[in-house]
Amino acid sequence: MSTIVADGATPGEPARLPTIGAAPEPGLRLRTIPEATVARLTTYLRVLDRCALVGAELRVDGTISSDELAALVGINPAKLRKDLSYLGSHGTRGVGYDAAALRSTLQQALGAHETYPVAVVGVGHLGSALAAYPGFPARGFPVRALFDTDPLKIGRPVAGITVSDIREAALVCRREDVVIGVIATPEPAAQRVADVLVAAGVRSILGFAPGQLTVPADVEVRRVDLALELQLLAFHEIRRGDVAAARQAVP
Amino acid sequence: MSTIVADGATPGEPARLPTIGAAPEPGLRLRTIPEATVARLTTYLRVLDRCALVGAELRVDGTISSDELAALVGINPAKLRKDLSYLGSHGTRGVGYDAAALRSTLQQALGAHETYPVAVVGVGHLGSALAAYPGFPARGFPVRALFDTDPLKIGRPVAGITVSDIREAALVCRREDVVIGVIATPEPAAQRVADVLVAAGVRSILGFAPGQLTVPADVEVRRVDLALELQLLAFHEIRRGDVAAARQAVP
DNA sequence: GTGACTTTGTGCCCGGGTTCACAAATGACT
DNA sequence: AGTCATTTGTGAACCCGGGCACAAAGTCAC
Repeated sequence: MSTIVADGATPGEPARLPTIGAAPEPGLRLRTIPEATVARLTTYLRVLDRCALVGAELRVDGTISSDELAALVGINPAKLRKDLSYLGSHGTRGVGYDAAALRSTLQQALGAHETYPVAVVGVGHLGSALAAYPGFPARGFPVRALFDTDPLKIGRPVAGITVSDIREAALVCRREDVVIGVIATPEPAAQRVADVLVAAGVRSILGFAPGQLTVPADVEVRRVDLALELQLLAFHEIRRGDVAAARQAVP
Repeated sequence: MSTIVADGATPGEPARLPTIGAAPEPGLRLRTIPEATVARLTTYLRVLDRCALVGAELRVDGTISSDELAALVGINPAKLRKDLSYLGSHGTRGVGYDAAALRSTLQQALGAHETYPVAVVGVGHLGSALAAYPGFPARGFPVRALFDTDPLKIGRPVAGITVSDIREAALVCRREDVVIGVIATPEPAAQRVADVLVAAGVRSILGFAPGQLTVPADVEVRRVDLALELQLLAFHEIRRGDVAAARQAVP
């Protein structure tokens, strides 16, 4: 089994996702969509959802132009049109996009109509917060399993879910149809947990522990490094201070 | 005051950070470092820290080659060398980098020797977890203030810090020298909180709420959308299934 | 039906990041 | 002292995503 090193969600790295076009008939035409585009597509869908809910923000005939939608999302209209063109989605020229049809297209392309059960490993502060995070079930990601190694936590309910022993991961994950695993453990345990999740059949992992994870090639890993985000902000802070100092030194 | 729309941490967007080179003398030579490089520099520093702690992984004379360090962090050696070259850091050819000197250079360039007090707004599950997250103080980001609007939470201690009324943000942030604000509120309140933080003098914001934030141009915003990460993993899952189906259909 | 206007879809260029490959420099060994 | 192996630093090519601008296409008015 060949293994690769997960590179995490470092920005700027090439990442393309081949996928089937959203054609009604199974035409088998695979397309390749940039990951950045996929990220924006979810934003478009979110905004359209809100429009459909509120009912406002779109015209009486239910259409919306790329300029209007782009303004709502806060991005370039051309970028939006190009993003949408990846789906082969056809708006009507001179009019715009049918909001309902576009919403349906996006939902299908992003798999937003399905639910993807999630397991969280590590029921510490962060794991508990993730288990209770309302944004997950709201977007189709119900947390169906919690795992830990602490005997004091195993068996107790957290956010309505009973914590299971990590050793039962394979069993529980299969029972709950877990598709995505979230690692919220301290760093030293992360690799072991990843191995366990992979062995349990989970092929998509979201990790919060810094450091690299080694997984089989067919397992997708994304990393969120919270401290790194602060570090990047701090670097901006330094830059700002230095620029200010430089300006002051040489007026 | 001109305002811009924060684009969040969407990958692939142009982002450069001018900064001062790590020269000992204040030579005033500003360099521009890609954000992706800054992110990796922190990784190098972390690995070097661990090496210094464990003592292993590097040669007896305290040097380490770019190939060795690159293997440790799991990236391309050439990329590592180019990243390091942004700092004007000089290793010795034929030998490698002096680990201690490199560590010191990275620490200074990244401001890792300083501490940046953080305020967390929104003391829900996520905010509480962030307040107790050990990775923050460990990397120089102590959480010094917590804010909320809920009278039941204000005045109570969470993770050792007394929750303050968001209306006292300006006062508390100044008292605690808060440099970075973290928004962990529900989405509808995010923009209001951002405005409050900006008014309180905070110019670096990390937001966990989806949706755009409008802030003055001199305020740096990064966004972490946890549900989006799962969505991207789910998209991979779809792709995988589609590819499998396509393979099966056309052997 | 025809013309004018609106909006989509996309070819093209550009800027930035990654990678390769090689010259320069340094230390070791004879 | 000279030669060679090793490793850094970097110029240049490549690749990818973003933005512009325009042709195609469709609608509305008359």
